[in-house]
Amino acid sequence: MGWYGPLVAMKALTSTRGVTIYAVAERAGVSIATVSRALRDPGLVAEATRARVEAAVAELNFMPSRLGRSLAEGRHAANGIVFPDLVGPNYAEVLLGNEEAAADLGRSVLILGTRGRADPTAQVLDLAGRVDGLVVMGQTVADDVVAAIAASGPPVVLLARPPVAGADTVTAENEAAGAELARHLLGHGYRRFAFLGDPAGSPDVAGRYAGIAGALADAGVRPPAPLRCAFDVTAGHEAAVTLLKRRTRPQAVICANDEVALGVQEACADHGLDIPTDLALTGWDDVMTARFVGLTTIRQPMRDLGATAARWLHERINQMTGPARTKVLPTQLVVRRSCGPHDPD
Amino acid sequence: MGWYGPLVAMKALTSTRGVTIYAVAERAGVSIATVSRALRDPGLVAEATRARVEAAVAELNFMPSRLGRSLAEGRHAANGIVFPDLVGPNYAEVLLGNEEAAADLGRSVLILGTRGRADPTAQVLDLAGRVDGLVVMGQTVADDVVAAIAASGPPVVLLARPPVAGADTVTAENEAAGAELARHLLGHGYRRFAFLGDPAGSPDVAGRYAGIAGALADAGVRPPAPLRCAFDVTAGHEAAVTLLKRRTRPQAVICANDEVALGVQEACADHGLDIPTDLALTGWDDVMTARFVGLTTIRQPMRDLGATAARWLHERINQMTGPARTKVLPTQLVVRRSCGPHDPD
DNA sequence: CTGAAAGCGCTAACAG
DNA sequence: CTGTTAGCGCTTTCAG
Repeated sequence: MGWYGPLVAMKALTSTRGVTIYAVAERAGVSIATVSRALRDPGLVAEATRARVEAAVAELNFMPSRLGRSLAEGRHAANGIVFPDLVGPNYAEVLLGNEEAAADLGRSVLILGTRGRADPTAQVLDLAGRVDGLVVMGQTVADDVVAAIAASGPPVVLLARPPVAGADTVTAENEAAGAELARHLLGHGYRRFAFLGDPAGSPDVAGRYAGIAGALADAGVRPPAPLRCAFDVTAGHEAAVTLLKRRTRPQAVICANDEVALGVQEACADHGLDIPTDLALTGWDDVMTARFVGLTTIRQPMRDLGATAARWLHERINQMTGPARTKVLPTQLVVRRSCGPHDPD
Repeated sequence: MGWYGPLVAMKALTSTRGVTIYAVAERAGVSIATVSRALRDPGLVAEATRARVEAAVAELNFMPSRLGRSLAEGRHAANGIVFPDLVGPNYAEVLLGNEEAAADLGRSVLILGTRGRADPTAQVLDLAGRVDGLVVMGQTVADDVVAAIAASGPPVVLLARPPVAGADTVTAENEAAGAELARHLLGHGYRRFAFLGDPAGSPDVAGRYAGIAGALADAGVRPPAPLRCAFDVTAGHEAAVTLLKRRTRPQAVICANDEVALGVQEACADHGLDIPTDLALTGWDDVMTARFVGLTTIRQPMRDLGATAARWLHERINQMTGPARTKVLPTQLVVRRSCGPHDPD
């Protein structure tokens, strides 16, 4: 849809702006309606007529205007995706997964980062006016904004964010994975834990912490209070310095994401502490670095998150109705050496 | 532009689709032209009238249609960016830098990945029809397509790709950096080198290889023939296996990017070879992992590349004329332990 | 099977 | 200062 085969595609390479459907119609000696039909559904037009139109199109290198078409059709053939500040290397995967799936469905993708911008709300609303569907990732805009768009604007799919009325939601498993991670660490025999990250700052972290705390409590171990810190290496490093000053050192440090864990690792190196001998360490996300430094972590299906959002949006755009859906994609515990020695089995 | 202050922004949260400028005009008892003026340039309208219009806008929660506006204005208020397959973690930075700068200039960004898609040409041409300017990164589409778009479509800025007539070009320094890297390795005393990567597959790699080969030749060292391989860890690993089978082992392995180097590192570990004792190793890009494994590499200003492209595009869109420009952004040699011992100074 | 004509929603002369 | 009136480029009834 929107394209007319390789031949025309190549000819269009030398096209000139401003060739309208009127020019084509005149050249072919037909009405614009016929040109439109010939292009949109060749079956509606007599063989001979179609040939004349195609010839005219080729000679004039006509390319229909998206704007004209969209205005007439009332749709943009595009989706939007709003992503938060925490666009670490892995979050870009969500974008790519989304774009790929959207492209397969014939839609373009408009991106909007909210990296410390003045008024995300205004920008998101503007974006909502340019698309047929919107993916909102994380805490980029307030719930009421999301609800309003979902109610009277394009359909919305939420990603890595708690559900909001009227919008579908896709997330990665956090709580269960946190519990599994905690149980794994308990299996190592650790009983004194630390948690680095801010549950209040992100629903993802809140879920992870909840799962961890729950599993620890179930095992009769008192969950550590979170040591709040931002989402990057520096923050992890600083938090670790604070942590290591305490009277009793934890046996295992669970971090909200890999970058924080890497910061901790740095700090430990500075203090001459060995991982995992002196301290067990875990992250979250399975960024590439985790593999190379042997960091135990949780792998998330980033690409799938983006792709699922694109597909769900497509369904909603195509009139699918029904109550808001929710999907939790499975994550995977990736055990490496940072959490302690394992029997090779 | 396109937004009318926080008050209206918040009211719009409960807006309903389909409120047109006609409804507002009727409600305010004025013509649509007056509504348009009041919104676009309040100075053109009498104080009292403006108040009435604003009231109507607020009550109806009117939000002008981008499509209608764009069609009338003849512009999209959006840019596009086409990026290649090699979207490693760092390439996403280009996207983000571009989006950020574009947003500052009041334009949205449409993305298009060409990850092994059937017909990039068609998709790129389609994209060209949706934007006021286009960033084309790497070898995503043929030169003639770029030239054609630049000639009769929106302005084009090329990123990390050799210049094409009619389009501005922004790249990161490759050749000089390659030469600097080679000289650094020569300074370590190495004389037998290997190069992993495919100069024919990417202009970036070609530049890097050229710089390296030149510097080696200048030093009377015969440049190694490239051992061609793809851009990822697996390819690097496999290439290294091949390399290590050779009669004489190189003293230093220069890789086209960090991921390839990491693959080499893995292979060396498998073979019980220590880096840098048994083999010196370098990458390119300075991905996060490079820092944590101590890989000597070249850092590129990814964000700047994207931002510069956005700004240049904006200038061209705003009627700036003149011959195609070219800019080469500086890169930086980042020396770490993988290339051999250095005196602490 | 094809043409005429009415929009889609907004901007921008052109008159008052 | 404000209203009228053309479009912007295309899709889509409605007739024929």
